[in-house]
Amino acid sequence: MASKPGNDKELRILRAAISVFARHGYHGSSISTIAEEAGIATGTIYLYFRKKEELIIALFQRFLGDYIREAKEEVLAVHGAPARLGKLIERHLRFFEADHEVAAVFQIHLREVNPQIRDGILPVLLDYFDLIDTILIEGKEAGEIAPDIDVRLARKLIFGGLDEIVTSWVLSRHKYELMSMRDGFHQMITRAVGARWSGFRARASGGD
Amino acid sequence: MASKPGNDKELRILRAAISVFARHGYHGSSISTIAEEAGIATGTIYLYFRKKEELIIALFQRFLGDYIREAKEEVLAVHGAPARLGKLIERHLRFFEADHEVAAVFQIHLREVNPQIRDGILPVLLDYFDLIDTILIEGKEAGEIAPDIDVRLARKLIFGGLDEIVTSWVLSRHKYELMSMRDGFHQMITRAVGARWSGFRARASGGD
Amino acid sequence: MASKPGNDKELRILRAAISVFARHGYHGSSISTIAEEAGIATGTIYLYFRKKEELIIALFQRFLGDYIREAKEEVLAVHGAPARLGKLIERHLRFFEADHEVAAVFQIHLREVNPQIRDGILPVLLDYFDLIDTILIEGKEAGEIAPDIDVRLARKLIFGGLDEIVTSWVLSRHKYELMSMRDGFHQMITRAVGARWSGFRARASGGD
Amino acid sequence: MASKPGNDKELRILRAAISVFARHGYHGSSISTIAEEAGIATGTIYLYFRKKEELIIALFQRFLGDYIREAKEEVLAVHGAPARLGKLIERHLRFFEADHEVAAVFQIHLREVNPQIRDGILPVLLDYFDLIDTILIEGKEAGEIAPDIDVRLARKLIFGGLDEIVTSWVLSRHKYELMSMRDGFHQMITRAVGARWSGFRARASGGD
DNA sequence: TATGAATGAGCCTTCATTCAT
DNA sequence: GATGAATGAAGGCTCATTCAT
Repeated sequence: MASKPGNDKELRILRAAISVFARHGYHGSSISTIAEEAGIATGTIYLYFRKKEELIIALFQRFLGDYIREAKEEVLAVHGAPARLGKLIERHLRFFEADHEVAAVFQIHLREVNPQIRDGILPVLLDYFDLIDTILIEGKEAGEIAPDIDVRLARKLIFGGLDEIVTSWVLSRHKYELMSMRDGFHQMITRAVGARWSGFRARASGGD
Repeated sequence: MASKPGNDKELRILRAAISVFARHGYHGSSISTIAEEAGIATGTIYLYFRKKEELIIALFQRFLGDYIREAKEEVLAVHGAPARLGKLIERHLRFFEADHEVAAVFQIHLREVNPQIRDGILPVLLDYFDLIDTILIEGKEAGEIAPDIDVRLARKLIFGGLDEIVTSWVLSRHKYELMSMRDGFHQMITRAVGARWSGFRARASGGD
Repeated sequence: MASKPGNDKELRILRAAISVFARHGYHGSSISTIAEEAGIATGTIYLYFRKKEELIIALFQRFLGDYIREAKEEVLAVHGAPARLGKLIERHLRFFEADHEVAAVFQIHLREVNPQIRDGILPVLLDYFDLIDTILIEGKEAGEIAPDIDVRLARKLIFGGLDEIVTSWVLSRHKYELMSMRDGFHQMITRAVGARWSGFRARASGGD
Repeated sequence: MASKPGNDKELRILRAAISVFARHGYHGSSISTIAEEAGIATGTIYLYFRKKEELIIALFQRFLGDYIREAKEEVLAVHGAPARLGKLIERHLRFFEADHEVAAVFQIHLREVNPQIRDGILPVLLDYFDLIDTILIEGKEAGEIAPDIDVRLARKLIFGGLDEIVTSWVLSRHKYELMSMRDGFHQMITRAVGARWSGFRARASGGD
């Protein structure tokens, strides 16, 4: 119930890894450097992670996993596909804008990755994809999204677009506020999927 | 007389690099392996590329550069933003579908790179971004694209969406035809940017 | 408790380096060979020396540095320039005669070095030059050395002569006893610098 | 009778080698770089020298050999050991002062050398040692040099002293005129070997 | 748990040398 | 003789991983 010292050290290692990866990239960072950054001995890392690859997987599960769980809860609490999409976009951009190191690591440095790592990462991402898919599917059912929309394709547009926006922002060295992209992007996405506010549409059409 | 032996060998090396990178990734591939794949001695590679990094940069410039030049010509030959976007999407998907190894390398394996490599790659990508921007800008001037569209943001949506589609397809191990995404994606993009066929708009504006 | 294992291993590496350099020269010796000679793994050398170049510099500082400190103390404990020169010559020859491998390395194998190495070595040598200069300067002040002697030039004669003697001896494969050169060389040097025993001079000046 | 083109090219290669060695050292210079400097193809060097090592040997034989032959003739044309020593010293210093690149190469860059090279170089040096020995032996016979002088030891003092003077001058980046060392050095050497001008002594002593 | 010295496989890169033209 | 592309062995150095303490 109190803080587990093991978990604490594990987190310290992960934070150190984020910081070192952000500066030198995954392949340019050594376990020793991460240990030094975490203020522990090199060997200690291996008490928490069996291989360097497991560090990345844990990074994804811990940082992205937490974000995705929160995002899912918050997004699904809202009603209506357009609002949900807006909330998703806002959370996505806010997550990365909140921590430049995390943004650099996930957008730039952990992209080339061997199959083993990918297998560890994929479930986390699939959760996120599921969330987007859910928004779209329920939106279609509610008539808020055009019926001819291919959900998986639309999800790729949404995720790919967000991903590209964040990546550009990182590469620009955060020259502008990431959040300033929110409304424009939301508008494009809602148009793309033919989204209509169901309440509004109901009132506007005067019937249904 | 016609064949330049130097160019021939350079191309052989690049093809071998693509093939080896596709299987083992950039950091997992050694120069010796690439040389072996190309059927030459290790040192020979250094007669054509001064560092391993230059190999990737050359890969981008050669393969993507050629594609982008062709795409630009072909896309701009078409008239009207919606048609141009359609052509762009078609060419993009066709390019990657044509060569699974090239797709794997560009979508998966060359994503984490050090700043030096990125500096060599960026100009090629910027050319592509320019092409998309041109379509959008000229489309706005022609009234084919909604005037409130932020060109750079829309470009990120288009590029990011395409990129994600290709990446998913590669990770799915080409389970479906990439080209089958074309029409659905084109439709979403045209909606997203509020694209109208100028001919249609002419009629519409005449009647409304 | 008393033995520092780190220092011990560092010394083992240096001894191994001396031995390997003596046989194959600096450029002809690989780090792996030195490690093998020291009975350790290749990478271990890099825990003690960051580059191959640092190995040589450490060699100089450790072996010559120690010798020079001892020589300085012992030489300056003696009084009178002629006796001091005698002591210097004796120590110099004794030092190299004591260890044929050290002699070979310093006289033959570490002569062509790049500027970086030279910068690391120079301070050690300058200490030695200082010692000789001190003998000469104090000798001049005491009237034991001819006043028209250029100290730096005389030092070059002394050091150059000693150096050549040792080099010849090494190249002759130690065919004769190095120490047998001592008296003849001492005599020539004292003549060269017009050295007079101050006691003698006292008598001489009293009578002449 | 006319210039042999083969010899001409051989000399061009040797000059190029001197120049490149002076800048990058022996081990830092590649055959290709020397070829480039000489304005010929890499392979061409191998038509004149079978191995890189032979280049050095030829360098010694050509440059030092020529100098030594001239020095021998000129020195022995003079009479009296003191004058001969003076001439030797003058020629030695003048030779190196005349060409900074040659000086750098012979004093600094060709010092660490494997046994094969040394075997090729030694004969050239032995010729020089012979010249010095001849001066001393004939000087002893003429009563111009102290009879207790060990000729080989004195030769080492002379050669070693000169060598050190030139090396210091090269390392100082030619901050002073090498020739300015001549008289001081000559004086010390004549004192060291107890040299007396036989003519002067004859006159001074009033007899023969 | 924690340490950090030690390991040794592996990789990029250089370059003397060869040889087909 | 001349060329210069090609060779491939060799070496410095890094770093993930282990293990005795």
